[in-house]
Amino acid sequence: MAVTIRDVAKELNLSITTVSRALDGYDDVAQATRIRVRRTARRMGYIPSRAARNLRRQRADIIGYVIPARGTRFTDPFFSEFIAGLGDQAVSQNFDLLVSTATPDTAAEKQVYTRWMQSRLADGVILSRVRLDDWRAKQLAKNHFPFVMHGRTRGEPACPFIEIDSRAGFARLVKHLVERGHTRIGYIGAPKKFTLQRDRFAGYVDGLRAANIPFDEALVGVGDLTRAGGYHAAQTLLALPNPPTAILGANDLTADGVLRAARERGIVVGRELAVAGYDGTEVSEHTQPPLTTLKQPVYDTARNLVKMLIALIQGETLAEPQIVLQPELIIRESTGG
Amino acid sequence: MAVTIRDVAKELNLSITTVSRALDGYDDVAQATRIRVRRTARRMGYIPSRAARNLRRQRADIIGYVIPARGTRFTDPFFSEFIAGLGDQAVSQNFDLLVSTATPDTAAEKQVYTRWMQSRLADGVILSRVRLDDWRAKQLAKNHFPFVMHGRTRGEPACPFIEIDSRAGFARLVKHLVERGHTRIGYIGAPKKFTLQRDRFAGYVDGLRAANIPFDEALVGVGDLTRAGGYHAAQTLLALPNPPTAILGANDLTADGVLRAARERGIVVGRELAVAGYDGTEVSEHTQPPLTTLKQPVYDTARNLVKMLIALIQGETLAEPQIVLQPELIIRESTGG
DNA sequence: CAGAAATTCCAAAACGTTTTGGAAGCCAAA
DNA sequence: TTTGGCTTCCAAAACGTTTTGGAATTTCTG
Repeated sequence: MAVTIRDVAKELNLSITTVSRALDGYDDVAQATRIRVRRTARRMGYIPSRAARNLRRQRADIIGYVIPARGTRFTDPFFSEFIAGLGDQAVSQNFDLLVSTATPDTAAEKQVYTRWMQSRLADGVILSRVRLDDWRAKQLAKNHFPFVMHGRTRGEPACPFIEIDSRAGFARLVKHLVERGHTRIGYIGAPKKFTLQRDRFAGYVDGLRAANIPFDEALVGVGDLTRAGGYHAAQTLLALPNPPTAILGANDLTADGVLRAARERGIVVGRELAVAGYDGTEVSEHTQPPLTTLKQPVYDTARNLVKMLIALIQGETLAEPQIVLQPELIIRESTGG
Repeated sequence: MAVTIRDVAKELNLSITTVSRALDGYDDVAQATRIRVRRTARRMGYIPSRAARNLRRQRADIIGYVIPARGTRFTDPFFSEFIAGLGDQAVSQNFDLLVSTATPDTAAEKQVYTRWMQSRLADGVILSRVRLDDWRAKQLAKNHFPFVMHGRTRGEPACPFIEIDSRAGFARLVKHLVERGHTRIGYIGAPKKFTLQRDRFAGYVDGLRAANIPFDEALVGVGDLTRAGGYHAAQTLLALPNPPTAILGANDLTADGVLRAARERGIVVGRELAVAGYDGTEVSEHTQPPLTTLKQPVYDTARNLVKMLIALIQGETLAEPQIVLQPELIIRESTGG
């Protein structure tokens, strides 16, 4: 069928060894033969069999990423950007990207990870939407399987990650609103198990405290990082006898849900109600009105995570295994322009 | 390191052969041993090495998909839905999904496909955003590499695909607008090389003809299937001395760009201007106002494409190699409710 | 010029499966 | 008792690389 290294060797009257080493650029093969081999290999259209190479080298040159998706779509453009970053960086380092979808904390999710790990289909994985106690981190660490995380867990302190300091970000967001004159500021978060919820909520509380605004539990709603979640939580908040004048969403989708709830009640966002999100994905640019948000460098973070992961796979020790970045506050019309 | 089939065999005092065949459920191994093998394998946490299995079976159980992305993000939620479908179906048939991104018709794109094909990293690929003359289809067909397409090419008539009849769809869309009283209907398309442009534009023309509306070239803009493309093309159209009263976008993103252009000019969409899109992705639900659109079953189509592809990989002949589906017209406020 | 060192090549051993082509043992039929 | 057919198992041969541990050959060194 396909042309193998044996064919090339036969064509050149050389041994398989020499062909292999010539192609890999070892210097125990003469300059002249190296060139000859390279040329012939190219001419014959020889490309090494991945299966054979993987078997011999005990490496697949593949990294895996499981999209934490619920149903027929993963609506969050965060993932689109993230995947684009993963893929681009992987390719640039001659790796490939394996992708699957699974609902967090299900048997299906567990299966994907163990399968990839045990069968050595992938050499390492990238974790996102990290949970405070994340069995994935535990499991992978226990098996000495390379992985890096977007965000940190509470349990495994030694694991490499890149974290965006959303706590500081949300404090800044609250400050911004306070400066605009708001005192009743609501927050719609995510399920408690996610690290991001702990951080963003803490930042929200930090911000209130810094402004000497008493914390009011009634102004806190819980969403699920989707538009629908934000919409429903916002309905409750806006129906309060003394509703908030500003609402923070744990991410842009949540905030977009808030916008919809406001619109349905005839509330003009930007004037009567301030709304802000987090992520800085493209949704935030295209909502009506455009969303004030904290932009995190999704694409670049993804690329850097891959760099770190590949370094780990190659057995290197990371100079900076734990990186913390600051999000960028982007002020748009949804908080008054 | 990991537990191999040899370890299991040794533990049971059986041959490798028997263990292998027991696990694969062959009936030339006694019921009792089969159970014993299965139990021990599970207990020891044995999972076959993918590399070894791939090498021996000359199959990877992996399918590939290249996202036609431009830059740091692939903004079109179409791809999110599509990938979700591909992944889900693949997993359910014990396949995995390899994903990469590449700008259409670049050296990088070519490289990805040839690498996947030649090195047998993947057993087959899925093509989307098909071009009228698609070198990918030619190349893959020439090498007898299994593939299926979302949409058809002009060149290779025998290739399996699933097509959504967007031509009929756009004709229906025009009819809908005509019934609402529009006679000056614009169209913002995509680069000519894409099959979808040929079809959707043809549908637009069909619709005009059916309503006895003369075709006016000035009302046709060319976008690039992004919001920005739609936005710019719409600016031109809306600046005409006698601007259209309705604009069709080749997809939802294009239409969303039109909405923005209209908003900037103070035009109230739904009343002063009708706008419609295509795809029925979630953007169309969340624009302001919500978009009338032609919904195509992205998720299910993706799943079916994978089913077809895997059948091909397994050497079966497809009962229905070429499938044509009708999109569903969804009327929302952007064309008057 | 002998011996050492460098250069260039290669045979053979993995890597961990699946599959082929029997072999051994047992039972039933003749 | 022999023959043939089941049932249950296995040794060995792939699959196509990379890598190890030399073996030739040539060049340098004293």
